[in-house]
Amino acid sequence: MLSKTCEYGIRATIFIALQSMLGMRTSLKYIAEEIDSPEAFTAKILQKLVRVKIIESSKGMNGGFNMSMDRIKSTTLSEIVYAIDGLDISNRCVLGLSQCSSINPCSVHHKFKPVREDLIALLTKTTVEEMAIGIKEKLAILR
Amino acid sequence: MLSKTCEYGIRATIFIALQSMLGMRTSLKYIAEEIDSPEAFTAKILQKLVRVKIIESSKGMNGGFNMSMDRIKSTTLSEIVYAIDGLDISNRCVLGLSQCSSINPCSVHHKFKPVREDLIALLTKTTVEEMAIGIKEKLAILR
DNA sequence: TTATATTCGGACTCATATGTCCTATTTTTC
DNA sequence: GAAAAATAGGACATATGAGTCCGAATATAA
Repeated sequence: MLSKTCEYGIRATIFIALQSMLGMRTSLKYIAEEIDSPEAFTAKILQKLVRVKIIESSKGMNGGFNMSMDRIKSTTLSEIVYAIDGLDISNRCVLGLSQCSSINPCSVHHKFKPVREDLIALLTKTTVEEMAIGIKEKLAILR
Repeated sequence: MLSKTCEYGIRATIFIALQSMLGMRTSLKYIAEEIDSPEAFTAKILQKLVRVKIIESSKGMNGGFNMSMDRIKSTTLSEIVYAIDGLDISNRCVLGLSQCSSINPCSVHHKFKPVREDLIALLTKTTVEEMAIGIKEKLAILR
């Protein structure tokens, strides 16, 4: 469904949001520990999320990653997924046909359409804030 | 969503079913041409589908692949997907957490559950026959 | 200003998915 | 029985995803 890179990216973002909600900046090392991900690899993913401005970073002592309350509220799961995995999850034909479309459908196109629409709705409507709150209230896990 | 291997496998199965419905056995070469897939790679995939008895093969002149009417009617998309890609599509946590479950959910587990259930329902309810008929009646494409 | 703690970014390694090639085996036809 | 046409299967090759390493840049604190 999602690449591992994307899974790590989402988990890291949720954790950064959580810490930011407590007014804290978080170091890569701590993030990797808390979400149980390889540190150096996570660094690469966070770089990408910084470039698309989903999260912010600062170098040097007491540096680390953080997220503005604005971003926490406005950023959706879809933005993270698209930034890391691209648009395939929304666009790619289930059978891999490049020409597949509503007027030129593959054998499962119409059946699959509502499922895909629900998936896209889920991605575009779920905010980072929502996901972070689940963790904060200990209703959900992050590792 | 699905691996390319799986996409080729499904398309090949649909085409073999179509030909079988016309009483014909189909060669690898023809299959690969018709579904626009790499021939040698498709051979590997078909081997796997033969082993799990979704399709049948026969060697020698006039050999090739075919599918019994029984199989065409009873085989579902899920069987092909599970045979090639395994159970990840039904089981893997969206955020990649090995411990994620209903009682120990990740941040999107509950939201994602109905979408996943719809997806699984689609896979387990769509038969090869259905998919083949779409092609036969020229309501759907295969390449 | 120097030591230290941090991110940045390029080059590299490793694993897995994707794809190819060649020979063996089987079956049919002549 | 020999030739031809097909699948089977192992070994190999290539591309992509996943992950590591290390030096450079930057910021803070003593």
